Formats: sequence, C-alpha cells, structure tokens
Amino acid sequence: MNGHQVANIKQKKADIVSVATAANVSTSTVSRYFNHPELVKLVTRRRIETAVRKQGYIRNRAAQTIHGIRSGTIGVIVPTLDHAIFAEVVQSFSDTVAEQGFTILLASHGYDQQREYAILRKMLEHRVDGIVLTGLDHDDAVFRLIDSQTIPSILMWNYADDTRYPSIGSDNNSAGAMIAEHLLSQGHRDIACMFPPTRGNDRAQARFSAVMETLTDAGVSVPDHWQLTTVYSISDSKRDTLKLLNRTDRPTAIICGNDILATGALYGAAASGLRVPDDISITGIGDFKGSAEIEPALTTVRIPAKRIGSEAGLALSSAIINPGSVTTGLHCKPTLMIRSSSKPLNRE
Amino acid sequence: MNGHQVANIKQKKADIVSVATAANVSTSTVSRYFNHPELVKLVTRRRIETAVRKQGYIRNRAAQTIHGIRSGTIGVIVPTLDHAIFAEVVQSFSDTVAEQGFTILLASHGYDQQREYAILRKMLEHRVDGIVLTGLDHDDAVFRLIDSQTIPSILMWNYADDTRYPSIGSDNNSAGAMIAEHLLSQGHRDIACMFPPTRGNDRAQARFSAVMETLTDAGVSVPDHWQLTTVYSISDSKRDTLKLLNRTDRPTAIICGNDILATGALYGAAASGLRVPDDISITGIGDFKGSAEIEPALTTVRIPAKRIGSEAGLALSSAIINPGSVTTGLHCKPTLMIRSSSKPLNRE
DNA sequence: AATAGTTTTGCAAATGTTTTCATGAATGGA
DNA sequence: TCCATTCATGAAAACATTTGCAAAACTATT
Repeated sequence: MNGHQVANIKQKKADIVSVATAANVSTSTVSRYFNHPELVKLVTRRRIETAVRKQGYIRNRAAQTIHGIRSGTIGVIVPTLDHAIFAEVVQSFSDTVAEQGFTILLASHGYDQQREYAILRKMLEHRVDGIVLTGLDHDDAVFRLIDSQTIPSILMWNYADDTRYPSIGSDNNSAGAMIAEHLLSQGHRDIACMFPPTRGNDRAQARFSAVMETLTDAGVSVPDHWQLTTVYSISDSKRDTLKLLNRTDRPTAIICGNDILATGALYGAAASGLRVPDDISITGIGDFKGSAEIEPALTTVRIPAKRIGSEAGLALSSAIINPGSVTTGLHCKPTLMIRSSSKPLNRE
Repeated sequence: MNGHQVANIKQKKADIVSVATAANVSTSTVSRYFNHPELVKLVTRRRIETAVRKQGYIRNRAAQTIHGIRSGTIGVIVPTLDHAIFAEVVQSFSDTVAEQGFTILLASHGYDQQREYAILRKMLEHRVDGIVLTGLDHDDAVFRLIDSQTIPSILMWNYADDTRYPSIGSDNNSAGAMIAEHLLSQGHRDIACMFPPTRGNDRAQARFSAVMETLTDAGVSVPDHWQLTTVYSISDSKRDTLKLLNRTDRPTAIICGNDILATGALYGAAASGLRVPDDISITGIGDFKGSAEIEPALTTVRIPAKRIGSEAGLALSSAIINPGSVTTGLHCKPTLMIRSSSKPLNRE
C-alpha cells in the first residue's frame, strides 16, 4: 500500500536541492557547477551533470535575480509591432542582445502615454536589466520612474543630441528636410503633404515640421487642402490621394510622411490614371522593404532600421555588462534614395 | 560631518522591509497590502501607500515567483519578426494577453531548430507561465522539454487536429488547395509555382505540397523549370519572375507561396511589360497589408493573423489562469480573396 | 464589565538560489 | 615523512518576498 502511494506521488519539481542530493554533493557545489564550473572537480561535475539530466532540472532565474544577479532581460517598449519598420528594428535589436545572453520583454503601448507608464512599471517589477523606449518624447513620469532606478536606458529610433537618455537612431528633422530639398531642387513648387497624425508621435511631428519649414524657407507655401492627415494605412492613403488628385488644382509632387503612405499614394495615382513620375512625383520616408522594388521604385529617405536596432542592442548590452561605462547616443544618418518616383519638373 | 555623510549615502534600494519600517508595520502587512488589500485596515493602507510612494518602491516579481506565484510572463518564439505577418500575429497576441496582466518574453530563432531549443530553455529558466511556438513542426527535444514542465503550451499560426499541443491557426493545406483550385477553375493549365525554401518551414511545405497535389489530381503537371524556390523577398521574387517570363514558354499563371513573393512577381510582370491579369494571372497566400490595394489588387488566400493572435492569447491565458481546464485547438479558416490579379483564361 | 466573536497584525518559516568563509583533502617540495 | 600550498567542498547566511498560524486589538452583545 505504501508502495502504491509512493508510485502515485507527483515527482516533485527538480530544484538545486534535489539535484545536490542525487549527486551526493551540497547545493553550493551544484551552484558552482553552473556558475564557475572550473572550480568543480571533473568527476563531481560528471555526477552533477547526470543528476541534472535525469531530473530535467532547469535553473530558476527568479531565484538568482533576487541576489542582485542580472535578470538577463531587457524591456523593449514600442508603439506597435504592426508597422513593419518597428518589427524590423525590434528584430535586429533582439538578435544583437541575444548574443549577449539577454532575452527581451516586449510590449507595445499603441501611442498611449498612460499605457507606456504602466508597461514600464511592470517591466521594472520584472527587474529588467535595461530599458529601451521608442522615440524621444515620453511622459515626464516615465523619465522620472527610470531615473529612480539604477538601470541603463536608451531611446531608440530617433536621434537628437539633447535627449534625456542616449538616443540611437535617425534625425527625423534631417530626413524631412532632405526630401523637401530634393523636390525643391527638382523645381517643384506645387507640393502636397500627406502625414500621419502627429499626436504622440514625435517622429512624424519632426518630419512634418522639417518639411514645412524647408518649403516655407524656399518661399513655397502649402495650401490647407493639400495638407493631408492620413493614418498609417495603404488603403486610407490610396483613398485620400485619389480624392486629392481628382481636384482641378493638382500638385506636381506629394511628400508622404512614410513609405506606407507613399505606397498608397502611388496606387492612388495609378488608379486615377496618372503616370508617376511624369505627371506627378511621389516620395516617402523610411525606405521600407519593397520600396525599391515597387513600380515605379520609390524615392525616399532611408532610415537604417537594422543598423539602429543592432547599434542600440550593442550600446545597451554593454552599458548593462559594464555599468561604469558611459553610453553615448549615436546618429545613424538617414540617406536620400533617389529612385524613379520623382523627377525634375518639366516647365513648359 | 555626520550630516554630510548621511547626505552622501546612496539611498538604498527600496524593498518591502524599508517600506514596512517607514509605515511602521511588519513586512507581512505590506505584502498583504499588495496581494489582499481587503485584509488590511484602511488607515494602515494609507500609511503604507505613503511609504511606497515616498520610497518609489517597486515590487520584485522575481521574489514572488520563487514562491510558486506566476511570473506573469509568456514565452513567444517565432521564426522571425521581419515578416510583417508574424509581427502582426505577435502584436495581437501580446495585446490580448496584456489585458490579463501578462507580458511577453519574445525571441526568434531564424528557422534554426537548435536555436529554438536553446531559447525555450532560457524561457523556462525565466519560469514563463506558458509557451507559444510558431508552426507545427519542432524538434522532438523541444516537445520533450515542454512535456517535462507543467506549463501550458500552444502552437500558433498553423492548424491541424493531430498536433502534440493544441494548435490555433490556419490549415495551410487548405490554403494551398484553395488557390490551386481557383486557378484550375479559371481554366489555367500552364501554371508556375514560386515558393520559399521549405526546409524548417512547415507552413510553406504544407502549402506547396497541397498546391502540387491539387494540380496533379487535376492532371496538370508543373515542369521543373517552372518550380521556383525563392527566398522571402520582393526583390528576389521580382528578379526570378523576370527570368521566368523572359523564356519563350510562359505560364498563364503563377502561384506564389505568399503575398510577398506575389508582390515581387507582380512587379516582375510589370517590368517585363506583361499585363496582369490579361497576360498572366498571379496569386499569393496570406493577404498581407497592402495586398488589397496593390495595382492590380492581389488574388490571395486570407490567413487571419489578427484573429489567430488573439484567439491564441485568449486560449493560453485562460489555460494558465485556470490550470484544470482543457485547451482545445481552433481552426481559423483561410478564405479565398478573389481580386484583380487573376482572371479566367481566354482560350482562343 | 465580561464575554464572544471578528478583524487586523506580526512572527517565523519557507521559497530556490548564491556567496563568503572555513574546513578537509590532495599535492608537491624538502 | 612532514609541512606548506593549493584545490575542492560544505555550512550557513543572505536575497526579497509570501503565508500559516497565533496573538492582539477591536466590536458587539449581554
């Protein structure tokens, strides 16, 4: 009867104690086996290894973490993963830090600053070793909360040199200015702008204001009805473009706040029977996958997402591993990609 | 001098003890304040609240976790985030489980089964409360490792009813069969196929074999030089399509393994001067963002990524919260989206 | 005012590890 | 063979919490 009972007993979860018992050593030795194997005699190592394998023991990082040992996690907070470009930057960040043994704790706030704060708190409860925020603008409470901790933190995606934490990314002002200058240099004066809502989106905000400023400085003004606010979506942008192009007064160029909008604009132009770039020039910002292959290939400003992600990963993981070191920001410069969707204006 | 020293002392990190001291209660009471506030008297609650705020105390989930309390994390392993479609499914999964208080621990293995195993181990070290794998096929060691734990696990993205863990997703066999049948029903017999490498990718594998089987059953055979293996990339697919279409023998339709390949194929056709669908029909699988808006709008099979992500999130979080319950798989059916990139063959 | 019941709190043990220090076991040199 | 090293291991304290149990502090009832 007792035997029966024993057989029924749920094999208790393996822990360091059960492994130690099985291997006939103390828990200290098992701990050392994992953390400083060179301090453990070979034959003992073998015994422990066997016990570990037999029991299927998996170390408990939570128990390590309460000793002040790093959790091995990095909190990454993005607005959304639904935009391919953020997914790309997260991917390369994740790959980079994974090489250093970190795993990422990922969450998105959907452009809601309240949620960002709540997510950050939760990540701190998990004792992440570092924090990555997307963009430069955040609720002051977010900054204060991070300040109150001792973990390194960086701002990824945008760059500016006067930021609260080191920023690694591209300067969206230059990106906006570049594309505006490009069209101006091609002789365009009748220019429409299509940008996503700028609220809670400092990237879009910076791009938009840089474009407008560049145009204004050149004496070009954009009438209100040529300033479109369109959510990040090919279909919305296609629709709005169609509406814009069906008016009697047509711009000779459309500056789009990102490549998704530009893609929709390209489709809209095609649908309304206009030829790009002969009848109208269209530009994007971002240089997303596919922008070089679309017909016509899109003129845009390349924001090097992969590079940003890996630089940020490198910077943050070394800040974690080497707490004394100073982490500095890094400007991953945007570059103008002139392709076939824009061309000099033919004055007749 | 003493005052000076005190001012210099690094304010020690707040923990439950320091909060308890400041609030003049025991640590038990502080713990209860967080976990069972209704058991704590109102005025005591107030005192604790003040102390917590003043010290900026943040609970340590690691310390909770070693008491067998859930970690509040779910491990999500995907092949890559670089494909918009995985990013989308992760996004909606994450949103769904976030509502239940879970945060996701995310990692990608880049279609490498060894890496998947290593990632899984790491996630178990973090004591995730549940595991999500992408696709049906995994190394047996992966399954055995999960089996040895007591946490729930699901397979996301694909569906089949004979899987080792509940699967939530679409049946890629039907998806492949659907699109092949569609083209057959339109009279196409000269059909080329362009698929990504199927190694380590059960989705692509299932789609491809279903397509081939459907065609063969209908008496249509695809010559070798019309079977293209092309990596997931618009530019590669555009290039390969161009090459294919420059031959003297041209198919009347191309079945692409996913919408990215199909997009590239569309561009390739445009670049080679062919009109879609008049000269050639092109189809995708996936119905990615933008596939409905591209010119011509892509005929494809819709795999409901958002729905898959949220159903999986729902299923897994309830399996975690309610450990007794049985989790069943769910087939999120693919649907044929007939748009403008395919049309019945004109026999002349 | 005494009693019984209820609510609130604290003590102490427990969780799964790491780490410091101390001890015992080998090893090498004389 | 003995002593001084060096190497390998263990005991126990520490980490930041939770929780079962018991004591204390209230309330309500008589």
